[in-house]
Order: sequence, then structure tokens, then C-alpha cells
Amino acid sequence: MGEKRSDTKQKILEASLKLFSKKGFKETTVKDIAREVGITEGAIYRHFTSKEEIIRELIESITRELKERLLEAINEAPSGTEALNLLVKHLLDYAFEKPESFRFLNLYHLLKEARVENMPGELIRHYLESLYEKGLLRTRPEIALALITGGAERVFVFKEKGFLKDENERVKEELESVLKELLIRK
Amino acid sequence: MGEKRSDTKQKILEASLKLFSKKGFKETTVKDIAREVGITEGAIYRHFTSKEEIIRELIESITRELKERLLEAINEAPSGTEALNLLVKHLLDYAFEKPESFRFLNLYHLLKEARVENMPGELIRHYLESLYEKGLLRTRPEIALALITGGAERVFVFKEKGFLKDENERVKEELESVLKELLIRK
Amino acid sequence: MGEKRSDTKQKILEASLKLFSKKGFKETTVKDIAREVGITEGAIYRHFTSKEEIIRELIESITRELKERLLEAINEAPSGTEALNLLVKHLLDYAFEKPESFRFLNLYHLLKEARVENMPGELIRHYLESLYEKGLLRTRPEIALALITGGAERVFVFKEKGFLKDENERVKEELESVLKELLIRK
Amino acid sequence: MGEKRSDTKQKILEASLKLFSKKGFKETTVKDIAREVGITEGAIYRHFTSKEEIIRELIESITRELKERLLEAINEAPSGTEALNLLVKHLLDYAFEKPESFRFLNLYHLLKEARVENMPGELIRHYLESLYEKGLLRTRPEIALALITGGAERVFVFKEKGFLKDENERVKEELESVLKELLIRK
DNA sequence: GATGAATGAGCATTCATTCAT
DNA sequence: CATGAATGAATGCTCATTCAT
Repeated sequence: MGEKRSDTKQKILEASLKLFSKKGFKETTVKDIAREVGITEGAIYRHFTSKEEIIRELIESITRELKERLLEAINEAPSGTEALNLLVKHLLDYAFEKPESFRFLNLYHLLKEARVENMPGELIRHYLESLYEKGLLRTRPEIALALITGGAERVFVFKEKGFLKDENERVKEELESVLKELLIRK
Repeated sequence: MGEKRSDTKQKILEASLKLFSKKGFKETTVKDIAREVGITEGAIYRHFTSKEEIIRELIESITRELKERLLEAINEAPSGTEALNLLVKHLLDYAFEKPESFRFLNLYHLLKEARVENMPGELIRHYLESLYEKGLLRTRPEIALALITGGAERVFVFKEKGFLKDENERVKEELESVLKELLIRK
Repeated sequence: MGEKRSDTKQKILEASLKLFSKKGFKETTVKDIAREVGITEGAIYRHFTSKEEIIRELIESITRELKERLLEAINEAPSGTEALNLLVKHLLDYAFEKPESFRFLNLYHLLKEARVENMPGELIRHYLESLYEKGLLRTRPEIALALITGGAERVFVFKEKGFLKDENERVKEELESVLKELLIRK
Repeated sequence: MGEKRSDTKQKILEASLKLFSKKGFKETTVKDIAREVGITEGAIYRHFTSKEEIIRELIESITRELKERLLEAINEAPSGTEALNLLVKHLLDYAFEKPESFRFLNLYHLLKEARVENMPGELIRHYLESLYEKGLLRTRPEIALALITGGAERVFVFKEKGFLKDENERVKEELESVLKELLIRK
């Protein structure tokens, strides 16, 4: 009953995420989204007041979801070093599990004006800061963060372009291991 | 000397690079470019047959320029390890020297359908491959490449958002040092 | 008694009258009307086959009602001069009693193609004609009619804009007195 | 040379005035205007930033023009009574000379939110006020104004509907004479 | 009777491109 | 070479109307 109510809204969000992350915001038209869902343009506006609102709703839910996962990692960890391990693991898990969301996030912060405070990265940066002060980090937090998120994102571009042909699992493990080695001062 | 011939054309390319890298392709209109140059829309079409041609010309020249620099690095180097050092250095030099070009390159490969063969990264990847086979690389070439280019790009986003407040020179040095340590197997 | 049967229908007509007279026909949407009534758009179509039908029904009932009042005035009157007095009085009574209806009527004849025969004014004009022929009217019937109806309508615009701040009763009396003086040849 | 520059812009204004005054604001589409001018919709936007801007420009120029005429009347007149005569004459001259402008003005103040201060009527009202205080006016200024402007406007509706078949000149004279008689206290 | 999702035509506006001057 | 008016296709959005529930 209640499932059907927001069935279409959910489909619109999913189609939008797919298209926005692949083609960009301006490049994706409302008609594209409607076609992908299998409805007409007008129907979109029963669920959203504007294209911009779809984007807003997507960025909010993705940000929330990723932040939750990262907070989990921080809270789970017994020690600082272990937290760093978990942070990297959770971020990569998310990126490989939901590449479209991850890509959308990157695109959004690349092209749209965004408050720094809202970026999930800020959460990581904040935590890395404390690790850095304890001497557990090999490089400054911002640089570490750039390597984690930038490296992960690039891997997806490579996969998409056919540069990288390995299975996701193997790629993730290798990236995870090299990042840990890179970041943690022994 | 034929240099003055394409004074306006050069200005159009520069204005386009600036706007495309900042706002994206679709988001930048021909009128925007014309306004930035100080001419009218029609005049653009004296120098380019289409907006798409401006993009094409930009991506070609940026690709060519970056490739040249990278080839230089490879050829200059006395040894494999040293070549890797130089490669990282040259890439970061370029990125920090011409952030708009670097950003444009990233955006282009993120949003537009591009042949892998044309990417400057392919050049690096190819070379890294040979280093990897000699056991000089700590991780697989694609992952290494993802960390170098992804990390560099992300650093610019951070600088733009006010995340990173240090001087360029310091940031570049730190990034360079951590990447070298990361990649080169001792 | 059949009165309750069209409770909602009556509400729709009232809401429509209010909105149409304030904002115009095109400017008032079916959704606006539904919201004002407190139902949904679809429900409107249980009672009317189209937006146009609502307008039609409104103009018909307003026209009928006003005509009835005017006929009453004519029939009531003992003499021609007295009939003129009553005509003016009844018209102003109606306008001040049901300003929305009066406004709707004006707007309709201003913007929509309307048969002259259906206008309540035609009734007045016809009667004025006979008075004119008897030499009781100071000016030609059409001009007299224009002053009566145009003057009354304008008074409402002025009240709405805050131009006129007096009480309705006083305004009506003054308008009535000046119109009688103006029209009746002594 | 300079004439051709704003040739199209002028045509757009004229076509818009014609259509708006006949059909209303919402009822007149940009396509209607373009068709009337003989250009495409897009061309409109080289001369105006929006449909609303066309309306704004029209109301401004009409208001300015009418105010100028009325001020002239006031300044020209040797005495108060004569000024009133001239005011009525000038207003009717304008209305009969430019019925579309007059109609547009009325429609605008009927349907759009307008500042009272900007209405040409305010100019007349202000002047009538001073005449009223001197005892020269038979009725209160607002009522007088309502009869002048409302009566004039209605006459055009009647002409359009075929109610009134006389020549403009005769209608104007009669209206003028009755209004003067009505307003001026002897 | 009523709901609310969906349709489809239409609207204001934008924009890459063309072309006469 | 450059201008700026114009085109025409496309875009985001609105809205009267329909229809399954």
C-alpha cells in the first residue's frame, strides 16, 4: 500500500542518479529522466517541484548515507590506527557498492557551489586532523583525504573507460592496502 | 610572424578554458565566452565552426602539451626510478602551473566520451607498466595513476572550496613527496 | 430537498467567482479553485465538465439574477422617471451587495466574446431608449448606460486600491444621487 | 539608420499593445505577439528580457504619455472651471485617439497589482480635490473621477460590441458635454 | 463522490547557429 | 573581421483534463 505511493518518486530518484552521474546535470534533461522511468515529463512534477529539487534531494540523501557509514567506522574502531583502516575501508566499500552515488557526489562538488560543511569529506578531514596531531598520519589530513577520495573516484573513471579490467573486489583490495600503507605512519 | 593573426582566436580559447573548467560545458554558453572576450557571439564563428570545435581544440592542445612534458620526463631520466620521480614531478608541475587546463582535462574525461588512447594518462600508464614489470612499482600501474591524477585533482577542488589554505608550493611538495614514497618500492 | 445535493457544486461556484473576479480567468487555475474549496482537482470534474463550464454557469446565473432585479425595478415603477430612479438604485444595490458578481460580469464582457443580447445592460439600454424617446433622458441611452455601469465599476476598483476610503453606504448614495441628477431631464 | 534599429522593438510594442488590450495578459502568448509582428518567438527576446518586461514598458510609456497630456491641460487653463473642462477634454481625446492604450491601462489596473501613486488617475484626483475644496465640483473627487474614466472606458466596450454605432467624434462630444454638466457646479 | 497520479498540449525562455550588413 | 538581429529546436515547467482506485 504505502509502498506503491512513492514507487514512482523512488524510480525518478534512481533514474536521475543514474543519468546525472553519467552525463552531468545540464546534460540530463527532465525528458531524459521521464523516458528512463517510463512516464511523461509532466508526471515528474507531481513528485518534485523542479529538476533542481531532484538534485537537492539526491545530494542530501547520499551525503547523509555516506556520513552515517563513516561515523559508524569511527565509532566502531578500538584504536586510532584501526579507525583509519576502517574509514578507508568504509569509504571504498561505499564507492564500490554505489558507484553512481559516489560519482554524483564528486560531480556535485566539482560543478555546483557547495558548503564545505556539508561534504562528507569534512567529516573525514576532521577525524584525520586528530590522528595527524597524534602523529599517526604520514601526511597532512587534507592531502591524505585528497588521495583517498581522488584515488577512489579516478579508479571508477578508469573502469568505465576500459583502462582497468580487473574485478571490483581485487581493485578495491589493492587500493585499500596501498592507501593504508601510505597513510599510517609506522 | 603570423602570431597576431589569431589574437582573437587565442583569446577565445583562453576565455573558453576558463569558463568551461569553472562551470562545465553545457553550463557555459557561447554568449558567456563572447562576453568574456569582449566580442559578440557571431564573431566566435569567424574562428570556430561550433562550440564543440572549441572544446575539441582545447582538449587537443592540452593533451598534446601535457604529453610532451611527460615524454620529456621519461626521456630525461637516467634510470627507471628517477623517471618515476620526474613523471610525478612534471605532472604536478603542470597541474599547479595550469590548474584550469588540468581541471578541463579531468572534466572532459569525466563527462565526455573519450578515446582512452588519447588520454595523457595512457602515456603514463604505459610507462608505469614497464616499471611495474621491473618490480619498481609498489602497486599496479592503474592504481598508481589513479592516485597521482585523482589526488592532484582533488587538491584543487579543496583549494577552491577553502578546505586547503596553504600556499601552492608547499602543497605540491608534500603531495609529490608522499606520492613518491608511496609508489616507489625501495 | 435537493439543496444538499449540490453543496460542493455551490462551493465551487463561489470559490470560482471569488478567484475569477480577483485574478482573471486564465490566471485562475483549476487547482486554485480546488484548493480554495478544500477538495482536489479531480473532484471539480464530478460537478463540471470543464473550467469553461464553470465560467458559463457563473455568467448565466449572474446575468439572470441581475436581469431579474432590473425587470423588477421597471415593473415596480409607477412612472417613467421613477423607473429610471429605481433602475439606477437597483443596479447600484446589486453592485454594492455583490461586488464579486458585478466585477465578474465586467471582466467577462471585457475579455470574452459575448453576445450583446445576453448582457444585462442590453435590458437597461432597451428601457432607456424608451425613456429617451419620451424626452426624459438628458443624454443618449448608451452614454447614460456607460456612465452608470462604468462609474459603478470604477468605484470598486478605487475602493480596492485604497483610493476611496468611505463606507460603502455613503459612496453608493452619492453615486446614486449624482447619476439621477445627471440623467433625468427636469 | 537609427530608425531601423528599434524598428522591430517598436513593432513588438505595438503588436503587444493590440493583443494585450484585446485579449488580456495571460491570454496573449509570446507566440501570438511574434506571429503578429512576423518574426519568431526567439527574436522577441533580443529586444525584451521577458514578456513581463514588455508589459512594464507599455504601462510606463502609456502612463507617462497620459500624465503629460493631463498636466498640460492643468497648466494651460486660465481658471479652475476651465481646467476641469480641459481635463475632461484631454482625457477623452486620449481615450478616443488611442483606445488600445486606454484599454490597456484599465486592464492593467484591473488585473495587476499597481501602485496607486503611479496611476494617471491619481493626478486627476489630486487636482479634482482642489477644485472640490473651492466648491467647484458637484460631487466628491473620487466619484467624479470614477464617472469620467469609467464612463469613457465603457463607451469603448460598447463600441466594440456593436452596442454603439455612432461615429467616434459624436460620441466623444456627447460624453464630454454631459460630464462637464455633471461635474461643474454652476 | 473524491483522490491523486498521469497525460499531453502548450507556454515562456534559452541557446547554438546563421546571415545580411 | 565583427555586429547583432533572427531562426528553430530544445528545455523546464504549467495546467486542463482523464482515469484507475
